[in-house]
Amino acid sequence: MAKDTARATTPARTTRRERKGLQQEAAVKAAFELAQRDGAAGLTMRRLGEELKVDATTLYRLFRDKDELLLAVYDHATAVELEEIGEVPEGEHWQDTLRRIADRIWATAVRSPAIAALTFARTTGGPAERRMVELILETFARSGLSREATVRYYRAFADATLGLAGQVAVLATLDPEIQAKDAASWTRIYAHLPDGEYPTARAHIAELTGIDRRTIYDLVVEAVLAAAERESAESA
Amino acid sequence: MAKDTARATTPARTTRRERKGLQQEAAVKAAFELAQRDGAAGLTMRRLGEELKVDATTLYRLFRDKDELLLAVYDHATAVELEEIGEVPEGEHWQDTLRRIADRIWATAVRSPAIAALTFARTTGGPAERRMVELILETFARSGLSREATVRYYRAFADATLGLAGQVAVLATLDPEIQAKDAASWTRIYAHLPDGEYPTARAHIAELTGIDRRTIYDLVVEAVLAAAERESAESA
DNA sequence: CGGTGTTGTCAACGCTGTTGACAACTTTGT
DNA sequence: ACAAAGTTGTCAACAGCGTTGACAACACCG
Repeated sequence: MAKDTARATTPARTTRRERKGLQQEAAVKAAFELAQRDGAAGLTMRRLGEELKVDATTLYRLFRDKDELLLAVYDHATAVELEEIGEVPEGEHWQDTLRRIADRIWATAVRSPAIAALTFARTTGGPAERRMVELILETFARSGLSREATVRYYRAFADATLGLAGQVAVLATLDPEIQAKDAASWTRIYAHLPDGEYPTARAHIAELTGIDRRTIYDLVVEAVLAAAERESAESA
Repeated sequence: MAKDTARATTPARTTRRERKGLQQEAAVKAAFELAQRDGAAGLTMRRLGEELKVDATTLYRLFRDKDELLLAVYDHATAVELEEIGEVPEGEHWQDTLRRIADRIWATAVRSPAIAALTFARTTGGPAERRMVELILETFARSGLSREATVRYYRAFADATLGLAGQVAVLATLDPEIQAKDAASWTRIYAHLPDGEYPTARAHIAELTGIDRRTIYDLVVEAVLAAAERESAESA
């Protein structure tokens, strides 16, 4: 560690650090795939070690603890997300850019629920996260909002999307049995209740069972975008 | 179990079931306080048993598994929440009712982060949850929205508030050290970066560090309420 | 009073993240 | 080129977790 800042960075040393870097990347990728295949509960240090044909404790040479590994995995997922979003086309309306971003955030949560569930409330501090923040901020800034309002809506957008996507991700990591129970809760609970106790709920059973989470997600995103647009128009 | 539906419910039997019911309540209350005191990680079956001066495995006579216990605890927290919300005053505007509800949901997440974090994406199926659903649905129905739209906005409101409150709850359950790191991430990361790489983020550092989560929460809630109001006005 | 079902205890299983000692090997300094 | 220093990996082990099954003590029913 101390030698990192030493004056002579020999080529040999560089080689070593590159080797270590590569191993870190390999571990992150393996962890990503393991979590995707076996779920959040399946991602344990011992199983990851097995996957890499390495003793589990060796991983502690690459990451301080499991948390650090998870954050690295999440940043990797964000990098994939960014690649899918791609370049912002010339002249694209800022709201459409944000809609595309929201769509990819949702897709990541659905595709990799294990990782999303474990880190949706966290800050990875990794490079991919930084680029994502830059992209969203930049997009809101295009709307003509003040600096203060830009930040306010950036956070509202980011927290709302991550929070809602996190919910569906957490749910997806639970036992399939529990998921089924959760999905059927409306009919299970309200359909067989005395009429007088929960009249409003009973009156809306059909609608309650018919709605899906993605619709809700889009509605909240649109609500935030509409609020941003209105505030932008007011200040103009 | 089979005797529940038997014809003769003897008084003795009732006494026994009441005793068991009382113990369940006591366990839930103790778990609630334990989680509040020692955090989510501190709520283990063994420690809860210790608290109740009972062997840990005895708890499995009252709850199928830890998950069932947690859901009961969460429903208890919701019951407290409902009590704080109290009666809806005659003539209160539906938006103000929802603002009060959102405020109490936030307060619960801040006050009992451990429980909120563990179950924010779940359905407890308990009585308190049912009453909460009824209350929110009823309130949105007052706005004049269609049945379909009422349900749509009910879910948007519930999912958004629980999702955002869940984030802050999850964060609060982590090590204080990590929390501090997370809170300081803006200054830590962006302040010491080459100017060209993340220009928008750098330009907004002051605003990024100044904002707080409650402001974001209120902004999203207001955005959803405004959307509901607009849709209600359109259909009228 | 004997049979039956409930309540609580105990030991144990398999799993987790994590630590520290120790060996094998690479790179560095002289 | 050779010893010193540092890195990488293995192994055994620890403390803790949720959970199960066998068994004793007790309360209640007929």
